[in-house]
Amino acid sequence: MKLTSKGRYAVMALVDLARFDNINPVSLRDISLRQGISLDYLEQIFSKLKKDQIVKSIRGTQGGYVLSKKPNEIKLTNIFHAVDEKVKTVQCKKESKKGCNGKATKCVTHNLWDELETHINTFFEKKSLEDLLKNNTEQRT
Amino acid sequence: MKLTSKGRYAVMALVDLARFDNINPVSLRDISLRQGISLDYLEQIFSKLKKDQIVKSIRGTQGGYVLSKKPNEIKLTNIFHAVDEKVKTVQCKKESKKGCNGKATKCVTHNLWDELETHINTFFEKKSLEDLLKNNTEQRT
DNA sequence: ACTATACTTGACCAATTTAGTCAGGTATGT
DNA sequence: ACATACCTGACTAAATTGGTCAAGTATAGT
Repeated sequence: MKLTSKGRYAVMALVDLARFDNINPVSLRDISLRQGISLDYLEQIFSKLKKDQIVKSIRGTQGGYVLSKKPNEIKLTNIFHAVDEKVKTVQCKKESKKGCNGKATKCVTHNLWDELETHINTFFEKKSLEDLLKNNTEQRT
Repeated sequence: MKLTSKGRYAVMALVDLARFDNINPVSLRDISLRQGISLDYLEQIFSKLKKDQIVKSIRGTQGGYVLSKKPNEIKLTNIFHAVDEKVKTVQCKKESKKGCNGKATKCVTHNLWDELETHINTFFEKKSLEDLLKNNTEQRT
């Protein structure tokens, strides 16, 4: 199971976007500067976010990105899914009809990882971008 | 955050061990054969498990490993800790006194990862080897 | 029409991590 | 003494990560 900085960057960028897109679209250049994330890398991330319709793009001068939905409708699950962040436990290499790795029975840890996956996904399904926004503005003194 | 097959193998091997060490120590060779894990790799894993006193080793002919504690006293947390399985969310590269990455404030996702970490650790602290054993014997028909 | 801005796409890469292998040991019961 | 089985450290191929680089295309404003 992995949670890498691609997922973290996606969340950071979207929180930033949510905070500044009240009037105008927000350019990746601005997000890049404010959050300290490479512009080129952000472009990769946003192309994925767009594909999953979490953001919309507006081209041209004064263009940028805006959220496609309200912050409370964007769950972390959606974000991670968009950027291929696998909240997925290690798979058994070959899961045949009957069991794992060609054996007749499920491997002893199989159910465990399933449970864990559910446990984590529950967490991500509850948290929305709005929750993070609140949390963040509270923090600023 | 990562959960790799080292952690998975450790759990698989310990469940196997717990099931067979009633009378005699269990050799890694047997575990290797039953679970389909490379012997050399198992040796690396067990040296870590031994260091954290989860198993004891008995050398010589008819030697092998036995659990140091009862299955219900061995939590998954302990196992993962032993094999350096980091259930740890991505860190901000430089966490100074005030904030992350040299900024004045904590990065917007900082609290999020802390929460997640706690969430996952809770799961692992509850689960013991005994739980997995039950689960597994139930499964066998 | 021109131009600056900003999105779009795809190829490429260095560093790190993972999941092992390999080659030697050392201890001990029979 | 010898087979078994633990013990240790060095090494490595493949995958992943976290980017960079280059070459576009679309659009708003002048």
